[in-house]
Amino acid sequence: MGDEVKTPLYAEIFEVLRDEIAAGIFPVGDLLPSEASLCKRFDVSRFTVREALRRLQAAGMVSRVQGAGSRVLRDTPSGVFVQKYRSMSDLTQFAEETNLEVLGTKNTLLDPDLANRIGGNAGDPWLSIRGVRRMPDGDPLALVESFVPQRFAAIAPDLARGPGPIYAGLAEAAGEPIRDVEQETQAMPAPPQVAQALGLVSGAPCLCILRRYSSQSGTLIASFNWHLGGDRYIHRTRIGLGQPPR
Amino acid sequence: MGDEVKTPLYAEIFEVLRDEIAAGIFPVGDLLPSEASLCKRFDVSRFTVREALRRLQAAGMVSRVQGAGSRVLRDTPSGVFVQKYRSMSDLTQFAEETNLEVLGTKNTLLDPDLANRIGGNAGDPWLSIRGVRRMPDGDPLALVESFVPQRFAAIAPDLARGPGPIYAGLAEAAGEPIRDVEQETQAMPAPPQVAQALGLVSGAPCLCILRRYSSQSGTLIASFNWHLGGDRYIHRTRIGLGQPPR
DNA sequence: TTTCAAGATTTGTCCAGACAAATTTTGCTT
DNA sequence: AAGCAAAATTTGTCTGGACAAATCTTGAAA
Repeated sequence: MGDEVKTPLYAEIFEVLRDEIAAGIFPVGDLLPSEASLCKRFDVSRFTVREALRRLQAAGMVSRVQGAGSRVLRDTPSGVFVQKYRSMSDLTQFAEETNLEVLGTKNTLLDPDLANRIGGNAGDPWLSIRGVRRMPDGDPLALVESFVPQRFAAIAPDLARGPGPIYAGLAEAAGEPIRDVEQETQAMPAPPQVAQALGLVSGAPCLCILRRYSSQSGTLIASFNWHLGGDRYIHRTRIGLGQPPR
Repeated sequence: MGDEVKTPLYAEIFEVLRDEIAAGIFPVGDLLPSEASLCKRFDVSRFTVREALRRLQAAGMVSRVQGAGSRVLRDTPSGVFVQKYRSMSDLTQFAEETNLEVLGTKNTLLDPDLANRIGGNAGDPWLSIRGVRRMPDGDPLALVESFVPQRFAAIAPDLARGPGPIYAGLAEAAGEPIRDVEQETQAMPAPPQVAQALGLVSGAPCLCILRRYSSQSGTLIASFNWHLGGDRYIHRTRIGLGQPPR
């Protein structure tokens, strides 16, 4: 019964060309066929072909020069980076552009291991929220875990909305401004749980981001744990000025 | 007369909307006018408006949702990205992991144009060092130009080693600590010189990084100009902590 | 052989229109 | 007031065509 996701034509063409480039049918350094001939081959309008080529270009696989043609720059999408989400404020945007599917919430006592990881006191009552962030098209992007003290449970719904809105909410709930945000980033093979949630193959690279919000008095207010997978990654935002590098 | 640079319509519209967003005419969080009304306002086809909106979206300023409209996410474009080397400390690592092939050194008087670009005084005697940074396997990665006052010529060999080691050397030569490091990043098609040095094809994206070191008293100590190409990028290092995102 | 101009090729810009798909609004019904 | 279905709105996909601008190719002239 139906329910199939309809793929745009340009997306199909993009995939065909991407795979053919990967297979070496169009070697790196060579020109792709012209737009006109691709139109004939796929029997579509130039708009559709250009849309596909534009995506190949966005993936860093193809360079397009007026008058010269489209040249193959590399045979795989230039994954890893971040094309879109780069800095902390981008993370806010990330939260706004994606949807959270809440998998569950849990009241727990902070176990020593986690307490150590997020810098809280073991045994304190904390609240845990787990969910999957999806692109508007349903593509899973990240597995997110939020940790806050249970006394902040009232703003739990806001927590689900991401780092932007919660920022003010956290400060308000804590009764003082947020003084510091720390972030640790680590690349690792996707843990089974993450791989399953994000549809990754076992062993696929995944990016783990741990983020801590502290109040003015140094109290830990919240901790977020992101696991990002697939070909969309995020980088660490760091301060580098004023201190000579070693 | 003549010699004018023709700007595409969508580029003009992009700039108008970008500036209006920056000016707060379309506040962050609000919807932009619909494509149809923008068509009327600028008296262009929907294609042209969509092309402009697409660029606003690519700049991270606007989110577009089918059926809902285009929403303003931020009032300034967000910068460039990253693949391997990301922060200032990564640049140090970059310098340590790569070899510099010195192409030449030159004593020059700071010409007005360059003086303006790097913030020095025109006519001062400066030293210029050009070279290619290569990966251990010989793969060319970046074309680097270093500029320092000739009174620092003694540490020129160190300059060739990259930003890490020179940091201390510069401070020592200047007789006072380095107070500030400024960095400007720009993505551009590789200039011929750069393309040739790095073995890039015409039209390949290249990243231009201009870095200025200033002493405590505000004197410019050194300026470095990097052109990075191929599939290895660097992004602008920014400070994002302490201020709650809006 | 070299140089240069004309032509051919290829991508960039732009239009007008059509329908599809998603969301929001409206208004009726309960 | 609340729920729900229809209508209106808005962006997404796609066609066909036209001309401009940049690059490459060809061939004649020097």
